[in-house]
Amino acid sequence: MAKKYWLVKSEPASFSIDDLKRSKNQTTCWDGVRNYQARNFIRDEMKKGDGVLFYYSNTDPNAVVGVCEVVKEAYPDHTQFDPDHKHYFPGSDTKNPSWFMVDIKFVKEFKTPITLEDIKKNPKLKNMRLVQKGNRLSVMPVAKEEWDEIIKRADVHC
DNA sequence: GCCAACGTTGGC
DNA sequence: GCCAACGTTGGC
Repeated sequence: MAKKYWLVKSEPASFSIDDLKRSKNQTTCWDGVRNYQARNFIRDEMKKGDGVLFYYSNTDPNAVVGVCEVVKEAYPDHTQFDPDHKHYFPGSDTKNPSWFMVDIKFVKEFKTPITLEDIKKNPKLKNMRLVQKGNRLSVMPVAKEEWDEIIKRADVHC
């Protein structure tokens, strides 16, 4: 199976790439995804070893700031069962969970983040789902060509 | 802080 | 099953 590529969004105020670096084993569970399209990607398509771009939204500047890797494939997101948790989802059944998460591990932080502006200006990247109108997915696939272009621009090797 | 775009909910 | 209302996302 060929390696796939993804982009995940996070607001640095809630979870930054530094938080990821500081996490145990530099790994975190990507919980709280409550969108069915994103859920399907997580549950059905994200595989161990897949590459993940770490993107900052709702900040200045918005940018891809680094790279991580899927280290654990989909398993139930425990926060959906916890009534005290922000991401509690009433009606979720432990036997048949609605929501899933993967674990991702820090790989690299870009010396030069690839900003949203860079992506919009670059003809090779302008078709990314990220910059398509109205896109609100917090987990989305990235084409290999787009991945390669971003890695090249960020001047790192993965 | 504003607002457009979108997903979800709930009344009918 | 439709659709208006509402909440959230996320760029600006």
